[in-house]
Amino acid sequence: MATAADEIAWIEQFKGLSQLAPDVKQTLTKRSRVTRFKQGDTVFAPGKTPDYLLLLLNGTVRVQQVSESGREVVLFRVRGGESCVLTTACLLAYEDYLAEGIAETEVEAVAIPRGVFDDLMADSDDFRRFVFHAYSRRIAELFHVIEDIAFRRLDIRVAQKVLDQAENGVLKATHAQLASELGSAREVISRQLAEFQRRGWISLGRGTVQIEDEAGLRALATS
Amino acid sequence: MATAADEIAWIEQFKGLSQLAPDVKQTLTKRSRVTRFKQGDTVFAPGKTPDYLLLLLNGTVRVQQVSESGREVVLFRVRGGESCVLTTACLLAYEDYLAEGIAETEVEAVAIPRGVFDDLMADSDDFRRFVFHAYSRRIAELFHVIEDIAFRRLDIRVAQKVLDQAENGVLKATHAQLASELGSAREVISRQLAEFQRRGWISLGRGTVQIEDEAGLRALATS
DNA sequence: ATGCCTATGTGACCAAATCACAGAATCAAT
DNA sequence: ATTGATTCTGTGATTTGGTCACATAGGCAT
Repeated sequence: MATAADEIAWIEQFKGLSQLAPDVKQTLTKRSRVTRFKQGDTVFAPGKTPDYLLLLLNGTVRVQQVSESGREVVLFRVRGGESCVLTTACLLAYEDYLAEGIAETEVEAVAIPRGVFDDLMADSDDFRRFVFHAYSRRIAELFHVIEDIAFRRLDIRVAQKVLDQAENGVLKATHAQLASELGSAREVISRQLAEFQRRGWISLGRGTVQIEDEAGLRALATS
Repeated sequence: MATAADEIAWIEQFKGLSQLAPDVKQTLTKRSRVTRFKQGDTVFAPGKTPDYLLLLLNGTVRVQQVSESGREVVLFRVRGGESCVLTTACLLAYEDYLAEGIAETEVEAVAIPRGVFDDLMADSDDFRRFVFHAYSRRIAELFHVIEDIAFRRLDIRVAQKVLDQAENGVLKATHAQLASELGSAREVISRQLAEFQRRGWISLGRGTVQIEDEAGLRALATS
């Protein structure tokens, strides 16, 4: 898949980087390297604090928090392409957090050493904006997660999730996965979905949710 | 309280800033100004997106989220002195968030225009580190809030809160305030506190919680 | 006193999480 | 194809937490 050309051209994918001065671009491409993760790989986790910063090129990394009791909440996802700084180093530099990053798909990323990152921040307005934008986005997403968990009814959130994640009216996910997306418990999700099925909005299979009445779901989701 | 000397010397309060080159320092002091907020003032809120950045000198700003139904969660506090960038501009630049900042005490802050902030980020390693540290701290705090709300039992959190916030064994706060600190509801907190009182751990008064058996509380808090 | 406002107490009810299982579906290996 | 192992789903019982609708009580101003 990856050719030598890819290794040079990745920088053009980022609006914030493509206008850099040629010499800066060159240090950047020379001193960083493209790494890959397989689906399911742990990109970062409590304990290991990497000293580089990742820019995602392709794929999705799910960032989640795990409780002692084993329950999970998905905090946000980082996707390749747009605003996609995986703020491992910076983010995790601070005390004992409890979040891990899992590659949800095949992932391609550029690993930028700490020092190069610093230089970039110093040299490029665009890069700074880029990074801050990413940070702000993360914080906004965390705000959203808190609002959801603290304030919103679960049935509504389940309905929204099903609508959001479904492709062509089908959602491929286990109840346990949905529970972790929503910071809830598996049994609770099972019961919610069973209720939706009773109402004729969906039909259930092992690992799949088939939407039968989108309007019904949507009416709940937006109430 | 504030003298002309204060206006010049504030910059020395910040480890990250005191080593700046003299000329940078000068632009900074010249192009920023010290503002004050009275206790209870709204420092920032949804809707108004200020185009300056605040560095807190003294006082405390409480950042909280409010739901449509009126329930609140305290997300974190920003305090003067140490890592204290009130990331209004950057943070709030992003889409529709729902957080507001309230001055909990008299607050003194330096308002830095967006452009000066950019220059500083470009010119000073220390300032960059300073800002990133603040960001990381916020994100870590938000992680912590999520963990608490999603995973921890409320009785434990109430006990911790009482222990944390009490001064000389007394906590001055209404049940409603505690509920908002913990993202819960007033009645629930009232009942928890009543239970603690039955167990002889605390005694209650209007607006106050008096700790009677710290060991008892602590045993619950750390379990 | 008389209100008025804020803080707290309480019962009934609902929503969600937890616990402890049972039963199905799927897959690998024999 | 049968056997096990594993993963996914269903379900009742119980507990915890949130919501609603009030009642009561303390402080404060007039």
